[in-house]
Parts: sequence; C-alpha cells; structure tokens
Amino acid sequence: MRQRSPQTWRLIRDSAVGLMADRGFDAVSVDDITAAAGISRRTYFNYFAAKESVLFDPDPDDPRLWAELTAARPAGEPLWTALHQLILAYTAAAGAEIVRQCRVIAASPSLAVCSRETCDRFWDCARAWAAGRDTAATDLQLDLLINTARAAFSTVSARWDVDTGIPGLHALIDEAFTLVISPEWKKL
Amino acid sequence: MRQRSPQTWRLIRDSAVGLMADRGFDAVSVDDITAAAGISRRTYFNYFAAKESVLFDPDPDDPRLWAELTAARPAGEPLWTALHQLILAYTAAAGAEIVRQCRVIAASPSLAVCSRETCDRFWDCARAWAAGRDTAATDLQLDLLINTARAAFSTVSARWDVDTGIPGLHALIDEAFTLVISPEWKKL
DNA sequence: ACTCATCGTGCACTGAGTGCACGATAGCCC
DNA sequence: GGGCTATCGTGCACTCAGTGCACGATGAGT
Repeated sequence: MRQRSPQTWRLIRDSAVGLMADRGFDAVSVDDITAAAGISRRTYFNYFAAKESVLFDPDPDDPRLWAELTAARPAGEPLWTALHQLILAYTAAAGAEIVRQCRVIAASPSLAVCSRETCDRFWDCARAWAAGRDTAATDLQLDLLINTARAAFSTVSARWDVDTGIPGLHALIDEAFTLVISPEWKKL
Repeated sequence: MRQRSPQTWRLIRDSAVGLMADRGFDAVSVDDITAAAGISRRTYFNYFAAKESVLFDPDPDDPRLWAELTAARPAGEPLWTALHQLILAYTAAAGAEIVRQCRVIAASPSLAVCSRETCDRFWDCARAWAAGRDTAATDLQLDLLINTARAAFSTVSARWDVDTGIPGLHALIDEAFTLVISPEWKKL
C-alpha cells in the first residue's frame, strides 16, 4: 500500500458514509464515492482495499483512543470488570460513528458479516492489553475470558435498538456483564 | 434462486474443493471450477451466490444431521452440558469435511472472515433448539449462554492444530467448556 | 536548477456476479 | 403420437470490484 494522507482518508470516508446513509450500501458504487469525493477511482483503492473497507477500516486515530482508555484502568482491577468498563468507555467515545455505521449496516444485510471486523479490532487490542497485565492466567484462560466478553457484547449489540442510542446500549451491556458473572446462570 | 438438483450441487462442491485444496482459494477462479465440473459458468451461480459460497454454504444434508444429534440429548440435561456434547458430536460427524475446509481457509487468510458463517449455522440451530426446550431462562440468558458456548468453541478452534485431527479438537473443547464453567476463572 | 520522495491519476485488464431469453429433456394427459 | 408444461442447464451481454503499471504534479532539501 502506498503512503496515505489523513485528510484524503477522511474525505473519502465522509463522502462514502454520507452517500451510503442516504441510499444504502449496495446502491452506492465506488464510482459514486470517487465522484462525490472528487478523487479518482484509483486513489480510492490506494486508500481502501475493498468497497466495504471504507466502512470498516479503523480510524487512524483509534490507537490513540485505545491507549488513553487503557491507561485509565487501575492496576489491580479484575479483568472482567476492566473489560466491562473499557467497552462502556469505548462505545461512549466512538458513539456517533458507531450509530452511523450501525444504521448503514442494518439497512444492508449483506454487510452483517463484515461488521464483525470492527469489533475484532477492539478485542484484539483488549487481548494484547490483558496479556501485558500482571496476572496468573494462562493463555487459554485469557483467550476464553476475552472471547466471553466479546460474546456478551455481541449478544447485546444484536438486541440493541439503535434509536435508544449509546445510553440504551450501555444499559444492555451492564445487564449482560452482570448476568454472565452471576454463579447460577450456567445451570439453566 | 432456481431449483437445484442435489447431484449437481455435490458435483460443483467436490470439484471446487478439490481444486482449492490443491492451489488455494485465490488461485482458483469460478471458470476453473466450472471447467473442472463440466458445467457452465451460469449454472455455477444458479447454485452458489458467490465464489466463497461453494466452501461455506450448508450441506443440504445438514438439517437431517442436526435433528439426529438433538434428538439424542436427554430431556433434563443442563443446557451447557448439552451444548458441550452437541458440539463434540457435530464435529465428529462432519469431521472430514471440517478438516478439509480448515486447510483451505488456513491457506488463504482472506477467507477467515467468511468462515464464521459456517459456525453461525450451527449456533443458530442450537439457539432455536434451546429455545424449544423446557427452561426458566429468559431470552437474554439463553442468548448469552449460546454465545458464550460459541465463544468457547471459537477460542479453541483458533488454537487448534488441524493436523491433530478431530481428537485434538475434542480435547481442547473439553478443556474450554470445563474452564468456563469453573467458578474462579472470571476473577483473573 | 537538480533530485528525490510523496501522492494523485489514467488506462487497460481480469474476474465476480446478474438479467434474460433460449433450449433440451422428461413426464403427463388426451 | 402430438402437444403441454415443469425442470434445469446454457450463452450472451452487461455492470462493477479490484489490480498492475507507468506517468505527472507538487514541494522540500541541497
């Protein structure tokens, strides 16, 4: 991949999401995007490897946000609690972007699969961060814990009504993270 | 979608997977597949909506297998245990196909995302089956339980060395399902 | 002025996926 | 047997995604 300027990245992203929010993902071609952004087709693919990428690629600013959020977690905090708080903080910070993305995805079922990639970024970071903490957990335990948190989140985000906004999402997250840690729920 | 004959379905599937096992997914075009199967390009797309579909679409025989496996679960069995046993039985039954698929996917990283769809089919069935059982669980509890099981499975399948075969996979599944249900693992 | 890195562009090409109309075969009914 | 119909494979033309490559504009350093 060639080098990329952050301004062009934003320009393409904003043009594309704008069009897709209006017409839906499938009704917008790459040519439409490049026309709206005033760039060439080839430049588009210098920035985004595929049509979906313009929705799902990480914001260049993301690593900075993640560093900030993890730095705020106290040292001795149990991992489960920390993950709970991190996901609240992350969804709060990226709120507007998330809601916009969810609307486009919801309107175009063919995108449902790809949407997982967005979450994966978060959980990959979480995994790396958790592994760097002082803990007695084995690799397998860590993976299971992270993936269970991921499962809790994906469960509630599937039930989330986008119109309730981030507060509605947070209420569901709290409920799920509490349920999973309760001792009796697996005897169902 | 037009009507389809099971023989043609199998013919295309087998030709495609054969080629992909040899050369890798990306190096096989739809034209290669249709040439190998002795059918036309258009017929291919009458059977499979996309190139990946030939790997990931459910075997027409799958519903029968699923019905058989769930019928074998005793009525009062805790859901977690039942899911544990179901996934052992399913991976045992579909073993050869799974190993073959995993090899192709492992050799072509661009397919990693799509591979989730295969698992989704299993867990969708599991969810529907669990909802039909007599249980005091709420919808949210059921979803969380299913998705936690899914997380446990996806954790171990990511760590699975395909060359250890289905027995190796089963050992990992047993370990994970035991760990997750143990009371202390979330205090890490 | 020269050089070099950066980054946008034009073009030609491959391959995925679709809409549509046609054709071959096989069963069925009179 | 002749005509009807459902099934299912096929050929063709087309759109759009994605790539390799060479060129061009700009701007900074010397």
